[in-house]
Amino acid sequence: MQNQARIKTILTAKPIDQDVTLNGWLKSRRESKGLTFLDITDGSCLNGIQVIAESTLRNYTSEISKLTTGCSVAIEGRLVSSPAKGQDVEVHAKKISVLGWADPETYPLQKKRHSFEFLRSIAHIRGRTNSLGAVARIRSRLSWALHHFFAKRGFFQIHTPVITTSDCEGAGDMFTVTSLDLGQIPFDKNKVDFSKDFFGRPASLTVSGQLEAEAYALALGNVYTFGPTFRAENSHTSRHLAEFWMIEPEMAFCDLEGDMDLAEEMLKYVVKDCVDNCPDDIDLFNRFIDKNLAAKLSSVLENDFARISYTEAVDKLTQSGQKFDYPVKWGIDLQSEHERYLAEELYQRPVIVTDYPKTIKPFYMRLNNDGKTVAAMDILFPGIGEIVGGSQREERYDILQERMKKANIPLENYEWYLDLRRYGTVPHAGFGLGFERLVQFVTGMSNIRDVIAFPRTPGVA
RNA sequence: UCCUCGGUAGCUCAGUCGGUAGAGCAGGUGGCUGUUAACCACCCUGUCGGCGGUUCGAAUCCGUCCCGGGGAGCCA
Repeated sequence: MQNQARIKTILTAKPIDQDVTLNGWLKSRRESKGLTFLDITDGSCLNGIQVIAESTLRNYTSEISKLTTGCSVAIEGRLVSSPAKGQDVEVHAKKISVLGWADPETYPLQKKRHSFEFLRSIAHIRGRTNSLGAVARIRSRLSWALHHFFAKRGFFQIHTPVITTSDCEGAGDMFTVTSLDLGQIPFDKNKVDFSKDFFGRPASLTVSGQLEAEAYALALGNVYTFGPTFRAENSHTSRHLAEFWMIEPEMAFCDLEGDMDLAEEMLKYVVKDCVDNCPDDIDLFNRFIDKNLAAKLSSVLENDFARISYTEAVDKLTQSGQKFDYPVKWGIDLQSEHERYLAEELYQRPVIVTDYPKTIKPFYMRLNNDGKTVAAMDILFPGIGEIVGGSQREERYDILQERMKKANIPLENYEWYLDLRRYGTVPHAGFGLGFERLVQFVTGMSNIRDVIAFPRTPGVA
């Protein structure tokens, strides 16, 4: 058995009047006098292929007429032009083998639309639906395009650790990693004695690979990470996961301007790649999920991203005359409603907001000359909100140390990070891209739990 | 964690003023047709999320807990 005859290949090459073999799952079966129509998909593309089974086939009454949605089959036949409307070509079967039955009384998928909530409850099966299959193909293509983008620019991928002992990001609560027997936790003066734990100290799942990426940017120049990231935040929203994938480029000899340029180029490159290479899947989302999807995607491709400073953004928001639940004031973090107004109403395209007050951003962001703001940038997408967060990093040893002290960072755990400034420090910058949010944007899917195969959220793993 | 809306057949949902549960799809049987999430007829399907309360009587009203959607916070 070989898995080479994929439906996508057959539909592309269309070897009319030649023999083909294909394997797949039955989407729907229609019976007519003396023959049965089978719609077969194999996941290689959105479209299936129609197979004609005539009653002369050996197992016609014993098996073929009993096939139902979800059964798996292997088919040998001849590809012919279809005499009926609805498809160019179809397969006249010479042999149909049933590989696996799917009891229609219990098989959860039907020949109808299901709610995404229901499909979430059958995550192991939902990839067989049109929409979730298309999500998976687009996600794969976006991942490939990101790697391709960085490779073309001479970036090196760094595999940063998933288990970490640094907690400095302030990026939400972390999951503890331990090999201690939780029934018999060793205590030392009412505190857990982590010296008896596997790593001899508290360890957790990473919330970001940025600090480690910085180390290798200061060795290889341009690097990026692309891996799973974990937040133990009790978030119940359509934009948050406890386990998600993040892309974090980091560039030596680069300032905030270069950082923004790279982010904008990257987003345009991967969206264009997907639009060019997944037209059928994107069309599905444009028809059934978000009627404005095509327009939103081309607006990203055709326009420069708006770039404004935080201070300008605050001015625009206060002058807008809009009523906000949270009044805008210099010094506060922008709320979702503010970000939405900027991206969806004022500019109606992606917006990059820069130079936030230092008080609302982490210690590693580079202090600007005004002493009040840092060289940070957030990219806001219409409908998604923040998709990228980045900054130029503080490369000056004294200033960095000062900011770490003020943020109550235990310096002894970060001597290695300070070493990067002690020895051959250089200006450098980078950002983080939430991969699922990118997939959400390209597909128009409204819930982040539907753009990752097996979503992990509070109470669900 | 907070606000809000929901939980009724395998799925999607309706259910009036509190009077004892219904439609489409799926499934089963039969029919018909180069069919297109086929069509026609008949049949089957329920702990009305759990527990407690009010009432002669609760899917319906009240309390509480669980679960899900949407929004907020936090962030990517």
